[in-house]
Amino acid sequence: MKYENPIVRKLRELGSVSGEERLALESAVSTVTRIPMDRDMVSEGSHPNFSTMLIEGFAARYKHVPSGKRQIVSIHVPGDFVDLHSFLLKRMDHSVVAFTDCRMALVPHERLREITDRFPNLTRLLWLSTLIDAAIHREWLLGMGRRKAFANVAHLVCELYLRLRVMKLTQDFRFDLPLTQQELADTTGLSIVHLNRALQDLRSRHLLTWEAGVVTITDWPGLVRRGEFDPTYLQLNVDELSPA
Amino acid sequence: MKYENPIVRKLRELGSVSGEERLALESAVSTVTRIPMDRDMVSEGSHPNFSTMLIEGFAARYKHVPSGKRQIVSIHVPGDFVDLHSFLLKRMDHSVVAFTDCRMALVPHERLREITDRFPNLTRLLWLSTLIDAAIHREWLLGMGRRKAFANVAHLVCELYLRLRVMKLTQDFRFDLPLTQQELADTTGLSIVHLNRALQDLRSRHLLTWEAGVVTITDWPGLVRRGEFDPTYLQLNVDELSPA
DNA sequence: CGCGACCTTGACTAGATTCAAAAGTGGTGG
DNA sequence: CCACCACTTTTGAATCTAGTCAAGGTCGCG
Repeated sequence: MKYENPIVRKLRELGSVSGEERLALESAVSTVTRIPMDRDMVSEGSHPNFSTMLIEGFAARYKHVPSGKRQIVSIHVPGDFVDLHSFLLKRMDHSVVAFTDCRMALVPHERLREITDRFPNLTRLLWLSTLIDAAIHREWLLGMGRRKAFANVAHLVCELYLRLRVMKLTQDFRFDLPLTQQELADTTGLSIVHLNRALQDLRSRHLLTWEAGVVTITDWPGLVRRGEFDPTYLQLNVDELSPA
Repeated sequence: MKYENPIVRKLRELGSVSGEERLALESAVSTVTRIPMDRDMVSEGSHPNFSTMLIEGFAARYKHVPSGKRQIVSIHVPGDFVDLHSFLLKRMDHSVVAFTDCRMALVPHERLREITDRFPNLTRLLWLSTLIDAAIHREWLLGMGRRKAFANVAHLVCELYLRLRVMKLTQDFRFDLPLTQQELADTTGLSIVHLNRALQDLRSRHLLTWEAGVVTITDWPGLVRRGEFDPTYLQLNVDELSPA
């Protein structure tokens, strides 16, 4: 398949994009840049003048509590708009960190303003992509509030598996997930010790393996059951949901 | 002050609205309707063809876990768009319930489509209002993952106080909050017993009283401290933040 | 008065955190 | 190639936070 601008590709997943709209999107990307692992790409309190689409690598949004504990509020995979909301929100209410070396496309807010002035259809698609982010937030709220640790971890793995599969970043039920257990713990709101034990639960039930940053789901239906996972909130197409 | 359409009022808080835009918004409301207490106004899995703005009363969005436990993911006060996201999301990923008898304005998705086709500025304001919802979700994630029960309860009270004050629904540090402790527990992800004890902690420290559905904050700085509350994420104007 | 809904309390249990230390891993420089 | 270092994962034990179960109390209302 020939090269397709990642932003165009993303929005075409969400709805139809005309030729003219596609051109506008393609010219919106000002730079493609790299960020090294563990570097903050956006800082809480700042007001960036561009938004970022992740092309390669993993990134996360996070906030801190005064005691210094960190909560990750969002994990991003290639193809995700990481901070599209900074286009309209005055100040960042959280930071964004690169989990791995990342390659990303910068879209100046100026360009977004032009696009949203001229292309209502594109505006709705961009808006929709932030609404899906919010739907993921809600599902995480449910998990942290009402699910047990092991279920929430299983749920997260299921979610990441589907999100990566849409981007063709899985082979069968295997995918790279270069996160440390500390990062996982900060995502699920658990201590690292308890997260480790939750993972062991899933491993001992032969639902998955996780070695050297590579996850293999060995029992998808079992993992879905243990994670009480229902993918509706991800708004994926049904044909993307049938087994790989 | 003369009557102002609540949707116009909401968006004018977020940015400027021209005369023509105002007319378009005013004609977008098809019906004002009432919902009795404890009735679901939107159901998970449905695809409504209108969105709802709450004019009077309290409502909440919630999801269930298979065991039947409920997690409230959002509390809404008058002036909030409760399900604006249903305009673009295909299926509701959660339900909406009326905590009290509610009065609300219905806006057909058709009208929203026309508005978003013709008024890019209004589209951005509507989009922004859903982005603030998402910012609140993120703050709740931080609270549920990394804050202690009493801090999270204090934080929620601080948030609701400010959101209600913007709508002029507070007198000094007092406001109606007609929620049961079960509803509070479902919001904070706690059991009702533990929530009750968290409330007692705040009461015994003379930070607030809560009787017959009326909250009085008796020590705002103390409550802010105990809740580790920083209102940045609400995107309110600074002049709205100075003490009442 | 009695009922139902809600709030409060006590006692016990379960889930999760903390602290501490050991074991594994990968990379670097001598 | 190996020794060393930093980082990460794993384990054990003690402790704390929050959940569960059960009962009693309060309040408003028919």
